[in-house]
Amino acid sequence: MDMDNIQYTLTFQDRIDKTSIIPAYYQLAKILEYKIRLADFKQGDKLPTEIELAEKYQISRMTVRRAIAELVNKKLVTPQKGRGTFINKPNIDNIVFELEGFLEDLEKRGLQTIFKLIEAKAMRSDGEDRISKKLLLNKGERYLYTRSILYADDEPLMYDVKYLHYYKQKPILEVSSPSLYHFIRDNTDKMPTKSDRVLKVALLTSKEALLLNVPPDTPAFLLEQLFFDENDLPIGLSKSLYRGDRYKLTSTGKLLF
Amino acid sequence: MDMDNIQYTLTFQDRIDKTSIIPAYYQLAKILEYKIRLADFKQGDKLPTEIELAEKYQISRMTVRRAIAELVNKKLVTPQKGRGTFINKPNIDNIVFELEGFLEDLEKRGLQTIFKLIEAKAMRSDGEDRISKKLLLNKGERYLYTRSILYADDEPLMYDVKYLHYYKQKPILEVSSPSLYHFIRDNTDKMPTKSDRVLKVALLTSKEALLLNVPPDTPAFLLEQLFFDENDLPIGLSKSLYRGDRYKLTSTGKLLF
DNA sequence: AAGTGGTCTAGACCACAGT
DNA sequence: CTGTGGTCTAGACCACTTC
Repeated sequence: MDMDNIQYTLTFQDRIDKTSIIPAYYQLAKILEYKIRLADFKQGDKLPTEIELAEKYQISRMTVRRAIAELVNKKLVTPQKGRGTFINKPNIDNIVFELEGFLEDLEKRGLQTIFKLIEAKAMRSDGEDRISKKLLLNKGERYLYTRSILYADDEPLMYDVKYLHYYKQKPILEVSSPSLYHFIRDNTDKMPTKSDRVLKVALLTSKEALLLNVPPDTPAFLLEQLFFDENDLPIGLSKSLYRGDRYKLTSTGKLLF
Repeated sequence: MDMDNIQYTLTFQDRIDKTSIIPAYYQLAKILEYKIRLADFKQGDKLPTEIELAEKYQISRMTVRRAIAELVNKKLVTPQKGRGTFINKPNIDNIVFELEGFLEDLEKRGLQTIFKLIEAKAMRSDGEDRISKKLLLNKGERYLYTRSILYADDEPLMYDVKYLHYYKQKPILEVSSPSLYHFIRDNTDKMPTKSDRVLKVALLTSKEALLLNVPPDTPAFLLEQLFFDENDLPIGLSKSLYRGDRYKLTSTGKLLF
């Protein structure tokens, strides 16, 4: 890519203003970002080398690296040791949703949230069922089965079923937080460090609808999680049904391309 | 937080091995990460200052900063100019879903995907309707209305309605890619740079179910997007219905807490 | 005034890729 | 061997917060 021949309508200063309050690394990051955009997203091209950029813009190589780090964070480029820094392919359709603040959000609105355990029992694996296979349980090994509901001011919002490895010889702890992390840590010997998650849509069964106090066949988010310990061994899994009329995932952000 | 008195079962080297192949900044990042974890997630505490860390671990301040940058990326800490670097509150329930590869995924499976425009017309705003308000259209201004369906090997997967600012005096371009970015760029004068997105669950109406070739009342993902230009002015909005029986969002990753 | 994080430099050595 | 990005240093100055 010839970085010196930009001839699009959108113009910008192709130099670093060292007197500006705006940091040099940020200025350079913006310059490079524009150049990448204006070149109409030619993927596979290489950025000029760090030393070239440092010389051209009269800044140190470390500052150039800081600028490139910004682009790496935005996934615009990928540096490769010994080869160069390559421009990535556009990824507009890659949308990131954050399933956060489910509780915070509710609490901000002044609602009291309670996570109520409605059933908890130790089970013995027969070694054949789907749960045993997913959790790698042998016949006769125990596991914990729990069902819980998340309430906000007495209104049920989420229904949750968990299956967990269970070795501790103590009673199941009362659950006040829906944080699976703490639940697992307190009720098993394991420390969860990784999880796979799948988010689907589902129709509530009549039983589930009853628990969530909505009409049958209401749509819901179904979040299936599989938790692993530090050795990538499964610790437990959970299925959570979030009422579709009360939950949504939001996301906002810049479009990279 | 007293960083020198760690007395948990989990142990680790509380020093930098300068002979290791593992970079010093990475070693320090891991040390700090463990200390944050083991201190049982005390939010609000401050990390030792950069200079203290540099002296304690016998590395330069820049290397300390690189380590802290790792933690910032993981949202474990937040530095504040002039005050210190603060430990964030745990956020286990913050799950990131990437709505990516919808198409790539299909194409990998060898399916041919076609994005077919089934209707497109220019409309005039009456200045009163919901669309006009969301797009800030005055009475009489034109906008583009399109309906499309995404097929994979003749099977409909997604149904999509768009409303876009429309100033160009040229025919609506054929759409081969569902990339809203390119669609907007080619059919309006605007360059989309930001979008708000909301993901909900919905029941398909009988009409929608017919278009998607599924039984009525099938659940679906409803993705609502609102696109903005560089001045944060709305450019267009879209509603996309993804068949719940064919789509899911997946996510995998480390648990921070 | 003292302490903190934010930026920047000029140089060094390394590991890796391509020749 | 040369060129690339990756790491690291020792020091500098700045802006902001706190006292």
